[in-house]
Amino acid sequence: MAYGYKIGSIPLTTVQRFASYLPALRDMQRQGRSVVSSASLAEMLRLEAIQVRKDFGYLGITGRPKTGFQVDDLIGAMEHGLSWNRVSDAILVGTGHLGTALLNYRGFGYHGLAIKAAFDIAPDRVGALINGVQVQHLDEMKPFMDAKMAILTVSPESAQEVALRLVRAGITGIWNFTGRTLLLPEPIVVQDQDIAIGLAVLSAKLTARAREAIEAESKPPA
Amino acid sequence: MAYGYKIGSIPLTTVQRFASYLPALRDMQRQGRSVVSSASLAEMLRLEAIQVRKDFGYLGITGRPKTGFQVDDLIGAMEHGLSWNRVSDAILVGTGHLGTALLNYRGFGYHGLAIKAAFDIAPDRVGALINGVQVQHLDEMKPFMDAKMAILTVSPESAQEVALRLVRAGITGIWNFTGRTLLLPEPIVVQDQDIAIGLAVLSAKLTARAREAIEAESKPPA
DNA sequence: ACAGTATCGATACCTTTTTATCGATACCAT
DNA sequence: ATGGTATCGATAAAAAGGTATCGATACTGT
Ligand SMILES: NC(=O)c1ccc[n+]([C@@H]2O[C@H](COP(=O)([O-])OP(=O)(O)OC[C@H]3O[C@@H](n4cnc5c(N)ncnc54)[C@H](O)[C@@H]3O)[C@@H](O)[C@H]2O)c1
Ligand SMILES: NC(=O)c1ccc[n+]([C@@H]2O[C@H](COP(=O)([O-])OP(=O)(O)OC[C@H]3O[C@@H](n4cnc5c(N)ncnc54)[C@H](O)[C@@H]3O)[C@@H](O)[C@H]2O)c1
Repeated sequence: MAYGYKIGSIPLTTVQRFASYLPALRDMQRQGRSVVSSASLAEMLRLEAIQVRKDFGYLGITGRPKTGFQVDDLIGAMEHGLSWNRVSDAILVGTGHLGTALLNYRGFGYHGLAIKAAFDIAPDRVGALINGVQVQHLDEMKPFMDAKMAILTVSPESAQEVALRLVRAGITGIWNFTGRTLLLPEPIVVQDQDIAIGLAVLSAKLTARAREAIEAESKPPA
Repeated sequence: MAYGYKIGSIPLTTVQRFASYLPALRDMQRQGRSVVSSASLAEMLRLEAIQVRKDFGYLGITGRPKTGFQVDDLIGAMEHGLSWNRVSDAILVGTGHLGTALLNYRGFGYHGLAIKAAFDIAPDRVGALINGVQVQHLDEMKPFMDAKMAILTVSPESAQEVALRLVRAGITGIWNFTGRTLLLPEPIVVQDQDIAIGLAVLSAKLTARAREAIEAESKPPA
C-alpha cells in the first residue's frame, strides 16, 4: 500500500551510499586526484563497480570510458542533491550525553548543517554553553525560529511529547535519535537514527557466525 | 555476485525491525499487557500488519487468531536471536565526544552489551575515568582480553589503522562509528554506524519535498 | 594512424523484500 | 451450541534493488 522507498526518483539505498562516497571523494580531491573509476571507488568502499556506476547514473553524471568520473562533478552533484552545499539551520533538543556530543561534532560543516540553538528542561542543563551554543529552556522555543530541522536527543520517554511541540513550533524535519517511533501528522519528515538497530545487526551476524562455527565443528572437515 | 542480505535465514531488514519492536514490547510488558496483535503493533511502529506477522514468522513464534501474539514469547525470541539475553563484553576505542557519550549510555543493558575497557592515545584522555571505566593507552590493549566486539569511535583518519590493531588483538566484530569504510580480512564482521547516512536521507527527503512544493506552486491548484 | 584495452552505460535478468488475497482458526455474544 | 468476526498464516503477486552481459567509446603505446 505504501512502498515508501524512492526519494524523488532515486532509490533510498542509492542516497544512503552517496553519504559513503562523499568522504572518499573528498579525500581524493584533497590529494589532487581529479578522476576516479567506478572499479577503484568500489574497491575502497567494498561495493560492486556496477553499483557505483548505476548510482552515479541517477545523479546524471556521466563518466568517460578508459578514465572514469570527474571527482569534482560527483561531489558537486551529490552535495547539491542533498543540499549539503549550502548551510541549513537546525535546533537540538535534549543536551544530555548524546546531545552534547553532537553539539561538539565538527563534521557537520561537511553536511551543511549548523546547530543554531539547543534546548533542555533540566535546570542544571539550561544556561550551559556547549561549543558556543547556549542551552535554553524548551519553553523558550518559538515558532519564529527559521530552522526547519530538529535533532531530537531527549530521553525516550519524552520523545513523543517533545516531537509534537517541535511540530507545533514549525519544524518539518526531525532527526530522531531516541529509538522510539514518533507518531506525527503526515507532512513531517522523520528520520530515525536508532543505534540499537546497528547493534542488532552486528549482534545477529556475530551470533549467526558463532552458530556456523559450532556446526562446522560437529561435522568433520571435508 | 554477492547479495549479502540475509543473516542466517532471516532478512536483514527483519533483524533491523526486531530492534524497533523490542522497546515497544518491553513497554507493554511493563504495563502488564501479555498479548498483542500484529495490527496494533504495526500501528505503533508505522508498519504494515502483514510485515509484522511475517517478521514474527521468522522467529518461529506463532500467534493465535482473534487474540494475537504473546508479548513474552516475542521478547524472548528476539533477545535470543540477537544474543541480547546474555551479556557480551566489548571494548571501546576513541574516548572523544562520541565515545564518552556511548560510555555513559545506560541503555546498553537492554542490549546485553557491557563496555569493559576503553582506550585512547591522547595523553589528556588516558587515565580519565568515564562512568566507571578507566581509559587506558591503546598500547595496553592485549590479545588476552576476552571481549570479541569493539566500538570504534576514533577520528576518521585513524580508523583504518586502529581497526587493524583491533583485529590483531583478536576482535571479531567492529561497530564502526567513524564513517570510513574499513578494509579488513574477511572473517571480521564490521557494522557501519555512519550518522551521515541518516542525515543524507533526511536532507534528501526535505530537499525533494521542497522541490515538490515549488512545482505545486507553479501549477495552479486543480 | 592503428591496434589493443580499460572503462562506461544500456539492457536484461535475478534476488530479495514487501504487499495482497483468502481460507482457517479461535474467541465472543447470544 | 451456534453464528459472527477478528486475527492469523500460507501462498502468490508486485515492487524494489542488485548483478551480468556486452557493445560502444576514448585513452595508451607503438
Ligand atoms: N548516550 C548514548 O550514547 C545514546 C546511545 C543510543 C541512544 N541514545 C538515545 O539518545 C537519547 C539521549 O540519550 P542520552 O544518553 O544523551 O541521555 P541523557 O539522559 O544524558 O540526556 C537526555 C537529555 O534530555 C533532556 N530531556 C528529558 N526530557 C526532556 C524534555 N521533555 N524536554 C527537553 N529536554 C528533555 C534531559 O534533561 C537530558 O539532558 C535517548 O533517547 C537515548 O535513548 C543515546
Ligand atoms: N561527535 C559526534 O557527534 C559524531 C557524530 C558523527 C560521527 N562521529 C564520528 O565519531 C568519531 C569520533 O568523533 P568525536 O566527535 O568523538 O571525535 P573526537 O575528536 O572528540 O574524539 C576522537 C578520539 O579518538 C582519539 N584517537 C584519535 N586517534 C586515535 C588512535 N589512533 N588511537 C586511539 N585513539 C585515538 C582521540 O584522542 C579522541 O579522544 C569520528 O570518526 C567522527 O567522525 C562523531
